[in-house]
Amino acid sequence: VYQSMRTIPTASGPPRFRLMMSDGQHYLSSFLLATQLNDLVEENLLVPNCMCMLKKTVTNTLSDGRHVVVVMGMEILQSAEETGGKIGNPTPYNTDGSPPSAAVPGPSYKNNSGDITDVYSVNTSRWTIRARVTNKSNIRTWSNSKGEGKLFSFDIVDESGEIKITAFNKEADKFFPLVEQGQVYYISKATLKVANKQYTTLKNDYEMTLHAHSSIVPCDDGQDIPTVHCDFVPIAELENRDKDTIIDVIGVCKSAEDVSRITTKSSREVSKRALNLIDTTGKVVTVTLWGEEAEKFDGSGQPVVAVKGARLSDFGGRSLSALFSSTVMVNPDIPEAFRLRAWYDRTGYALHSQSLTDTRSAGSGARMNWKTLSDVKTEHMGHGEKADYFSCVATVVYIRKENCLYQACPSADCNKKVIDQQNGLYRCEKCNREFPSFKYRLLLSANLADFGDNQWVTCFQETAEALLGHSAETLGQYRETDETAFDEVFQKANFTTHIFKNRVKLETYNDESRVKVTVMEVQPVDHREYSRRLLSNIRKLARKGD
DNA sequence: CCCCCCCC
Repeated sequence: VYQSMRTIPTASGPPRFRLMMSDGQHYLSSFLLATQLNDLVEENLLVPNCMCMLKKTVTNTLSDGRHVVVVMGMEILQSAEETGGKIGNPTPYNTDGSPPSAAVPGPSYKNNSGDITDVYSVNTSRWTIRARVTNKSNIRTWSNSKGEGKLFSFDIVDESGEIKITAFNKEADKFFPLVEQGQVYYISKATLKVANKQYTTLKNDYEMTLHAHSSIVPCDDGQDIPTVHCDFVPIAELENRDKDTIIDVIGVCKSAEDVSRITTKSSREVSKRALNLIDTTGKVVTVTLWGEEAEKFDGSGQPVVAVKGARLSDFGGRSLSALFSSTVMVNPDIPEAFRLRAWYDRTGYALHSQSLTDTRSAGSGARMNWKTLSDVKTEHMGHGEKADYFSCVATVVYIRKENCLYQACPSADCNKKVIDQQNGLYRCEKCNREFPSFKYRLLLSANLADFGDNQWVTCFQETAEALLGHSAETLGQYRETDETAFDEVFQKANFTTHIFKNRVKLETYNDESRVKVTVMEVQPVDHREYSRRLLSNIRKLARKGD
């Protein structure tokens, strides 16, 4: 039960509150409220005789042996009215049995241990924090009217919060090789300065700077120190968030652009790469990575990607951009990532997902080159040296279910058809090996129609699975065990309408040329987009005089 | 003491 409070004078920054708490039997006045809980005081929720649950505390021992209990998490269970006033007749609590001093002075802060929140009220340099590095920058140089130099920075986290640390010049060289992302360190004798809120995305009013006497020592026993704490926003929820908000996002990287070089308005060259992330909300969002992060990203195998501290943009509706302060994690070792992986591999991959980021009108490599099926023929698409790409809205009018599945090599990167040796073994000519099993793959021929024409197209594995709404494996099982279920899948897919993104190329076999259309992507029809397409087609016909 | 966060 909260009893009373004293405000501890601080030089700058938020006020610190020291609390007296009682459990009905004893009272103790050595509780220090972490600044993130200051609202409880400022909103008048923490009033004498209210009942509190201390959900997270850290006990620090001062050099004179006294303890300070830093309250990191607290929930007010009952108001003073509900508790009905004072509970019991508590006597002073002390751990050593010595009589309590009449007026216990406030924490001296000559402590030799602390946490990130504690450091702000420390005026001596006699503290050490133990914290994990969550985001380490590269060494960067600058040159301006004030001079030039180099620096690197990193963020650290402990259970009290997070703070940015910067090292310049000599200290940059000295500490850069030592500081490793993810590692826990004892850090002392850094100086504090008020952070410029214009530039920081961390929840902290301060920053640290390393100097010649600063010390950073690896801590091999830091399992208790939290790793990056992410507060993932479901992708569908991004629609309701404000532009420029900094958010954490996690999703399966359904697809990724190739890396490209762009020139900024200030004539700098920079690499960029856009990723499309999907989560269990079924929505997709585009996240752009920059610089080295863009160059080294590998999207093969559709990894789970988490970005901590991405900035929400309204480009294309809603999209995300990584900042210098963002942390990009590929297949992070966290439960959310395992859940997403399982979800995507079971059902998510086949989902008719919808993107919050509309790149149709605005290039980014995914420009939609809208055509009607008759355009593809009259414009002789695919007859050039390179393949052509087009998008269309079309309806499936026929799917060949015969030969749509084949038995493929079970090796991860080989999809070659295997030869059934009729002895329980399957031979892959490409791998030059026999396997005791195979995997089913889809190679689907479908006939698509729009209002003016029709076209045979080929769908490989992923697009076929999306079109049929089932995995190749499931379809294989159906074909072996349940012919009715197998047939139903095809009946259901027939006469469905989608947006198809296609590749078209003239191919020649034995002197005979024909245009081959391969479906690259199947997307649900967005009705607004569909109306736009319809209008544009009507105008086109009107111009031709049809 | 930096503070760049970009492009469509």
